[in-house]
Amino acid sequence: MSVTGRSRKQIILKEAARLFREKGYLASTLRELARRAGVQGGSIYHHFSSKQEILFVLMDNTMNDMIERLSTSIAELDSPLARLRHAIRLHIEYHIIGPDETYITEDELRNLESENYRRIIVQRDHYQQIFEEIIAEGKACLNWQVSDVKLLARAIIQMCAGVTRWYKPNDKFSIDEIAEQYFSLLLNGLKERGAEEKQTQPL
Amino acid sequence: MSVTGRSRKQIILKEAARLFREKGYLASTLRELARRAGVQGGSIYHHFSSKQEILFVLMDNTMNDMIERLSTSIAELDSPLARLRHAIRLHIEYHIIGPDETYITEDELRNLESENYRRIIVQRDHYQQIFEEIIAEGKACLNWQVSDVKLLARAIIQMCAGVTRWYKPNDKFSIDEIAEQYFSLLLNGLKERGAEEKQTQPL
Amino acid sequence: MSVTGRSRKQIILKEAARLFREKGYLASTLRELARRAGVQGGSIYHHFSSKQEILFVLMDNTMNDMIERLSTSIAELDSPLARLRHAIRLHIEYHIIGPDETYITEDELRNLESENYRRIIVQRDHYQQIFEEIIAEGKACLNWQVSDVKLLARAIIQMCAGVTRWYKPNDKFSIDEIAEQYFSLLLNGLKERGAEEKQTQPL
Amino acid sequence: MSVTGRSRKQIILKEAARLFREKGYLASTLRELARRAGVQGGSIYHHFSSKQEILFVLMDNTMNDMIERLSTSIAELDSPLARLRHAIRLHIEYHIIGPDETYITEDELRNLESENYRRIIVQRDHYQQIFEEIIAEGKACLNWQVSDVKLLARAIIQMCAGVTRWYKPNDKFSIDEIAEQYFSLLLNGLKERGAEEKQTQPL
DNA sequence: AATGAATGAGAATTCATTCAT
DNA sequence: CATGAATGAATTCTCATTCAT
Repeated sequence: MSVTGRSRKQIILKEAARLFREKGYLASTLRELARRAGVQGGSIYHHFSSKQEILFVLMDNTMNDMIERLSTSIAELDSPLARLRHAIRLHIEYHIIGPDETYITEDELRNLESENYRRIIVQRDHYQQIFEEIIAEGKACLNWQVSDVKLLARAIIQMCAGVTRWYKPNDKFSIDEIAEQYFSLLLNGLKERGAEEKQTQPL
Repeated sequence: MSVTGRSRKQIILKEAARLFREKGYLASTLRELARRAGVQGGSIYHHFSSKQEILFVLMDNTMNDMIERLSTSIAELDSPLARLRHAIRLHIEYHIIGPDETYITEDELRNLESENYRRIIVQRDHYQQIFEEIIAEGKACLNWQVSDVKLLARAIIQMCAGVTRWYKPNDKFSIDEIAEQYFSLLLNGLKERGAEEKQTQPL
Repeated sequence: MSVTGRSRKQIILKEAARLFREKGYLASTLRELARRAGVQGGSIYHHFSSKQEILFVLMDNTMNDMIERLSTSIAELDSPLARLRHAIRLHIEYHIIGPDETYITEDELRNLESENYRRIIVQRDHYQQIFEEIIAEGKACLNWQVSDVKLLARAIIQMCAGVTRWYKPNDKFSIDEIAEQYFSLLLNGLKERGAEEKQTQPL
Repeated sequence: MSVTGRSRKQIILKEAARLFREKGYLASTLRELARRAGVQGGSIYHHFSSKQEILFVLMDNTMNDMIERLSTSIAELDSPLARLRHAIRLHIEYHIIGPDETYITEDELRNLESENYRRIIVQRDHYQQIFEEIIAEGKACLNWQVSDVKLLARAIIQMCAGVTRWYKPNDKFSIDEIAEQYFSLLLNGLKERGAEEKQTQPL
């Protein structure tokens, strides 16, 4: 593999991520991708066997990367609290400044063909497990009020990933601030400490 | 417009909602829609001027409906707490068992042409405002710990809407249970009442 | 099915037969076919689901037709001799003036996809069987010198079908003459009646 | 040209013959050919200027070889009968176990570009002439019943070449047996010696 | 209102061929 | 000689849309 070869493939992937994020996988054409990557349409097929493969490689790389970074970075932290805070921050960061790939991974699952779909789902579950473990630990060690670990992990992941849907660069808040507010909300809830509980009668 | 005419149009809309939800707007073809609606391809154009129009009508109806229902139902409740709980429940319900149209509204924004996009965004903002108002009230009257109202409204909406991404019919939890857990998490947070705070040092 | 609809489909089939014969299936493009049939490229897909289907329909029709005609016409003849003569004449005629479809059926078997291939082979075998029956009868009733019925049927069929490979309209011989010479060769062989046999020593 | 060069070229030709026979010229890709020959796609162009040239060289070699072998081997035989028998045997053998090249020569004529086509046709005619000469001799010396020499030569050639269309290795008959049956059919015909002729009235 | 044949622009993909290394 | 990335034209096929009936 020549240097040009490798980087050309990387360029195509990078441009595909940008294009897919901008227009969505289905609305993106290989011609447009080729144009952006500075090659002819046919050339893409030197590096990938199909449009679908590009999508899959993009997602696969991203999931691997996310899992790798998350596992590595929380391994050093010694309390569930610190781990959760860090996981939330990383997750949000990944979805805001992170590569377009994260956005795609979130949104284009439906466009994966069955075998590819299965493989990505496996990784997504793996990623989610890391959150589940943190939560289970917090429940056990710090007496967190958790009625269902899986459900909570999902709620947190979706809430944070939702940032992609409204965050714009130059937003009023920095990533750190957003992360801290989300974390604080999750940890402490809305209700002021010491407030009376009388209003929570059943619906 | 004859009775048959009206109901045929409704059938097409209903089937479009199901089809778009199942395959996505771009992956859906008008031929398939026609087939499901029991007409020939060309006939759809007697009711709608384009595929795009179908999408827009679907979203527009849905947003109006969601706003209408939400406003109406919380108007009767007298505390921010009850209102938030109800709003969360309604939002989740809408996204799980609610009409396919809701799902579409969440996912197909990107496929709206510019003018249509603008109009739907206006409604989405309106819907979000209802949440913001509840939160602002809670902050004022019940001393909820909220550093930014808009950010919180978004977080809640995304977290709840995220349910669509994993919920499957026959899930271990009922919608009521999910709603209650989400609500409780938001209200009380993870941390046990009375637990010491020493671990929440800044990042 | 409107009159135009039916005839348009027939036109496409007819033009496909001419085109495929002229250039071969693989070398023929749907664009060219559309041009000849006087429609736009996409219109062909109203009538056929794929290029492959056109090929199959062509072959299927032809085989059905050949079998039908052959069975019907020899049914009236009362001796194996008359039947063989007629079968040979029909087979040759079919391959010379007969529709281009016969040529295609002969030459494009390899380009059928597996399921289609299987179905055409069944018909081809059926056609061949008619020859085998005639030969078997001749062997039984007229004491024809046949060491293997199947092998002979194939030899005759191939020899006659081979005409397509060299016959040009306005050839020195008419179809009747060619047919009669082939028939006579098969019946009587090269060797003069009464000639001595001494030269047929083993190879 | 180095030794490796020469043999590499031979390998490509050999593999091309196999590939073309298997899939047909048009359905074969140079990439596949390269793969089978153990080189990269581009390398083929060091040995041949185009795909078309490969086809032509293959056919040209084959025709030369067939003509050469046929002429040489029948030159030693002293009667038309022995020559015809031998020519038939060789022709059949060539088409069954003979090199894949023979098969191609039969089927890919249509895919030759005009100049190449003309050159191969010249050779094919030459090959056919050898048969014609044998037949003419048989007619003259042995009083064979031949109404048209050219027509008969074609009939024989096509009948024998037709074997390729049905023969499978491990067939019930050996090549020798098939050749002998064909020869016998041609020489003696179907009709039993001494049988009455009354049934051969004109069509 | 409904049909369904026809359109025509455009999509993904293939492949013989070129050429710098 | 060999490589393999790149080309670019061509191919099959799709689909929203139109329109005469």
